[in-house]
Amino acid sequence: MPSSAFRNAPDEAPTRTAEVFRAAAELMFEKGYGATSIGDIAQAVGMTKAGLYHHISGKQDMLFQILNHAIDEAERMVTTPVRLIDDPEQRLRQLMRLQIQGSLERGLAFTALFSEINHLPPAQQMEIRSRVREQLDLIRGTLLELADQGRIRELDADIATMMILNVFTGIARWKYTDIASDREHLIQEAIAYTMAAILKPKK
Amino acid sequence: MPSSAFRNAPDEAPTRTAEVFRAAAELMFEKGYGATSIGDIAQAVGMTKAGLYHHISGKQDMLFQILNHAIDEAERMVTTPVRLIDDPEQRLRQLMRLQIQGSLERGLAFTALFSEINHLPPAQQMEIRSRVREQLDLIRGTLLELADQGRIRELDADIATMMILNVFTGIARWKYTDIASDREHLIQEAIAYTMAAILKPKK
DNA sequence: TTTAGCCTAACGATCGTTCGGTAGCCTGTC
DNA sequence: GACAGGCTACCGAACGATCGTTAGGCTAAA
Repeated sequence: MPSSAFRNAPDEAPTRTAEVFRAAAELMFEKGYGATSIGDIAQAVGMTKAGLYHHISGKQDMLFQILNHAIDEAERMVTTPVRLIDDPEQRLRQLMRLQIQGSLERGLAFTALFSEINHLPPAQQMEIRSRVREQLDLIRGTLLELADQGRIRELDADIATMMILNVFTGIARWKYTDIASDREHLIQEAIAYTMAAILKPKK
Repeated sequence: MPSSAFRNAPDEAPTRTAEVFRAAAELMFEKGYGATSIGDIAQAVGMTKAGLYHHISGKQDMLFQILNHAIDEAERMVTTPVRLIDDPEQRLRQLMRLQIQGSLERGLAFTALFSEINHLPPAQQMEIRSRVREQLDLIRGTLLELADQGRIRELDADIATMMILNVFTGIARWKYTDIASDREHLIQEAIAYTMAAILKPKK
C-alpha cells in the first residue's frame, strides 16, 4: 500500500488502490461509516473482502485516510488559492463558491464525513480536528477582517463562522436532491444569502 | 408495550418504557443509529438486552417511534403555537426560537436524527418524510407570505427554507460544544443572522 | 393465579480481520 | 528462448467477536 492511498501519477489511469478508497468514500458518504461494511466496499469495486485487505490496512484507517485526503483536496482547491485574494469580501465569496462546487462535483466530502470523526481513536480525532480548525480560522479571520473594516453588521464571529460552515455540510447532504440540480443557481443563492446575512445593508 | 411508548400520564413519574426510549434517543443522537447497539441502550437503563425486549419490539421500530415522537413534540411545542401568530416575520422569529430552544433543552432531536431515516424500511421512510414536509411547508409558506408583502429580498424560497432548516440541524450538532453554552445568545444571534439574510434592508 | 418485569442462555447472522494459497507478470540467468 | 524465482493482486475459507433477537424461567406484586 502506497503512503498516500489516493495519489497516482498525474494524468494517469487511477490506481486500483485509489479506486478502492474512492468507492469507500462514496459509500461512507451515502450510508455512513457504521452502515458501510467492508463487504459493501469490496463488492463496489468487484473484489472479495480478503482481496480488499491487499489495498487497505483496516476499516478505521480507511476513514482516517479518506478524511485526510479530503482535507488535502480542500486545501489545494479552496484554502490555498483563496488566501491570495486581498479583499475579504471577495475572498469569502470565492471560498464559498469553490467549497460548494467542490463538494457537489468532486469528492471533497470532508464536510459531510466530518461527522463520522468519532469513529476514530482519540489521537487521530485530534489530528483531523486541528487540520479542520485551520480552515475554520480562514473563515473566521476573514470575518474579523471585514469587521475591522466596518463592513459587517454587529454579529458573533464564532457563530457566523459555524453558520457558514453549516451551509457547506447542508449542501453536501442535498447532493442528490433536485435542489442541487442547478448548481450555479444554488451557489449564487447560497452566497447571496450569506452575504446578506453578514454584510451591512447597502442602502 | 403501550401504543405510544413515550406517553405517560401527565405529571407522573416517567414510565420505565419511556425511560428506555428516551435513553435510546439520546444514544442514537450522540453516536448514530448504526453505532448504537441494543446492549448499549440496555446498559444505559440498567437492564440486559433480553430485558429490553419487554419494552420494545425491535431496533428499527424503536427508531421509527423515536422519530415520530420527536415530530409529535415539534408539532405540539413549535408548529401548532406558532401557526397562531399573524405577522409572518414574528411567526418565523418565534418558530426559530422555539425550535432551537427545544433542540437544545429537550429531546426534540428529530432534526438531528432525521439523517438516520434511511435505516427504516421505505414505507416508514415515506411516512416520516411526509410528516416532516408539513413542517417544512410552514417555513416555506411563511417565506412566501413575506414575499407577497414585499418584505424580503429577492431569493429562492426553497433554498432559503433549506438554509433555515440547516440552522436547526447544525445547532443540534453543537449541543455539547461551548458555542451552545449561552443559549439565549445563540438563539438571538441565529435569529438575527437569518433575518438579515432574508429581510429587505431597513435603511 | 395471573401478570408485569426482568433474567440467563443461546440462536443465527453478520461483522472486521487473518491465513494460506494461486494465477499471472516481471526480471534476471543460463 | 527457457526457466527459476519473486512479486503483485487477488481468492476461498475460516476466525472470534458482536450483533439483533428469541425461548424459557424466575420473582414479586396484584
